[in-house]
Formats: sequence, structure tokens, C-alpha cells
Amino acid sequence: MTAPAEPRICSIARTLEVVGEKWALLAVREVFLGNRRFDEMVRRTGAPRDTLTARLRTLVDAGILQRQRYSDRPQRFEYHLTAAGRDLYPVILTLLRWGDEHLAGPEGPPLVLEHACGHRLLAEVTCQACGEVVDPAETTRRSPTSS
Amino acid sequence: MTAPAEPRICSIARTLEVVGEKWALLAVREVFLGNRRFDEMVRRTGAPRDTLTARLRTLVDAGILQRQRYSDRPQRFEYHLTAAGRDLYPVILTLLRWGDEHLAGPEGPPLVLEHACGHRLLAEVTCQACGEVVDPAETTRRSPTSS
DNA sequence: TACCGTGCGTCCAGAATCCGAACTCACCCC
DNA sequence: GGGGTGAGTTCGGATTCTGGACGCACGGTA
Repeated sequence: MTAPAEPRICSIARTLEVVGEKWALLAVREVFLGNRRFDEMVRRTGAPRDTLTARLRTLVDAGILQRQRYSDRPQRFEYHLTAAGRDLYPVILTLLRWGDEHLAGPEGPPLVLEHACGHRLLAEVTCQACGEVVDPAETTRRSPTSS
Repeated sequence: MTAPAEPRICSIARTLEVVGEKWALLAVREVFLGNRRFDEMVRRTGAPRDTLTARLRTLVDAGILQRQRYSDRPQRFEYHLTAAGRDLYPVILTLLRWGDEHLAGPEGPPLVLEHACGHRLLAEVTCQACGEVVDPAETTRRSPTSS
């Protein structure tokens, strides 16, 4: 008999369900960069208009973006980040950082972020409790209160 | 005349090209959790065997995983993280954290990580230069040395 | 009034992917 | 020989993605 499938119940999986479709995070990136209108997003992400329409809908439904009317006639909408959407910033940042480190061409990373401190933004994940940089080797998992 | 498409050259986009396909990050998650064999991954991710085969190949080609033989006859392989793969830990962590915060049911987050410091791991992105927690409102972008 | 441009989509048909179930192949153990 | 396991491959059908063309409501301008 073959072992039964036991897909993990997992926040990573759940998050990817919402945000893991192609173009979804690029749409969010554009909003972070201040491009809130449909055509601009199409232009700067390269996504097919159709697909972007679908993605934006998913993101709005998931409570990551908010559709705001900025013109009545004709009806025109902008996409704004909700609080949940803003919380995706660390995800975007860590993706950016990984790409900068592992996929940058010889001309260096294409999009450079500056932190308010004046330096180039170098993002790292730290443990909120002790403040130390997180090393996978130093984490263990615990079963949740298995109710 | 319609404005020309100008997809951003962007590390986020590049990273997603490699790691943004469905199941890719879940496969990486499994390796982080210590499940290095094909059948285990199929079981715990829920991905179709077919798709997982393709994903693993992509990840190996991208230098994120490494295929190591652990038995000669029959030939059997395990997937291990490379240095680049280990660098994906922050991405996984921030996804996990977002899901914990925004998609957890009433029974709390399903998979709890503990940091070596003894506390529940609470990952946050900080600026490496000044040590402060990164707030999107406090970052600006600079064009790279436009060579 | 007629025409042009723009913003924001929708429609369509074909291509690419994904899916689950069944199959293969090479072993090992009894 | 019979059963079990690990690691895929094969298959046809279901979804999803894609790009290009089209629709519609305007606003400007002539």
C-alpha cells in the first residue's frame, strides 16, 4: 500500500495560494513603487492585460489591494495597498535581495533602494525576540498545540 | 500612438522567474524541513509527481538545489540546498510570517519555528546598515549608475 | 459634428502548464 | 515467485496563460 498524501498545513502554502501566481507579486511591486493604474502596471510588468486584470481581482479579494475610484466619469480606479498589502514589503524585499545577490549581471543590481538612514538598503531577517540574524541551522520547529 | 512597453529590469522579476512557479518554493520548504527525497516531497507538498519532477529540475539548473546520489544500485538521489538555496531562507520566512499573520485560523499558525534564542521565531526585515526595522515609507529608490 | 487619443478593461483562440491516475523499472526481502 | 519501495515517466484531459484585437466612455479639438 502506498503512503497517503499528507500535504502540510502551512502558512507558506497558504500565502503562495494568494500571492504565488505569476505576476501577482510584480503587480504588488508596482504599487509599492507608486504605479497604481492599470495601464502603467501593464507597461512596467509586461503582464498580459487579461492576466493582470485577473491578478488584481485576486489581490483585491484577498485584501491585499484596494480599488479606489479617482474619477467618476469616466469611472477610473487606482489600486492602493491595504495594511495586509504593506505587510508584504518584507517578502518583496527578500526576493529583491536574493535576486541582487544571485542573479545580478556585471553591471550590478538594477534597482537600488535607499533606506532613510542614508545608506543603501541591505535587508536581513532578524529574530524579533533576540535581535539576531536568523540562520536556518539555528531554528527548530515545534508542533503547534495539537488541539 | 500607444505607449511602448518597458518592463522593469528588476531583481524581483528575475527571482520570480526562477522560484515563482507553482510548487517551487514548497519544494524548497521541504528541503529546509529535512525532506530530501522525491516521494516524501510529493506526499508533503501535494504537488503532482510530474510537476515536481519539472520543478526540481528547474531548481537544480538554477543552482538552488543539488542532486546527490545516496544509493548506487538502484540509483537514488536526494536534493540538498546549495549556498544560493540556503539564501532563500529569508524569503521562505517572510512568506511564512505573512501567512501566520493574515491567514491563520483561530487555532493559530500551523507550523511554529523556534529560534536558537529559545523564543518563538519572529522574523523581521531590518536594514543591515543601521539596524532599524524597514518601513516601506522610509525607503527611496535610486537609479543605478546608469552606465 | 466628426475625429483622435487615452484609460481600462473584455473576448477569443491557441499555446503552455497542470493535473491525477496508471504504468515502468530496478531493486530488496521473504 | 510475490510483495513492497523509491523515483520517476506517460497519458489524456482540464486549467491557465498569452497576445492581439476589440469595446466603451469619455475629453479635447477643429
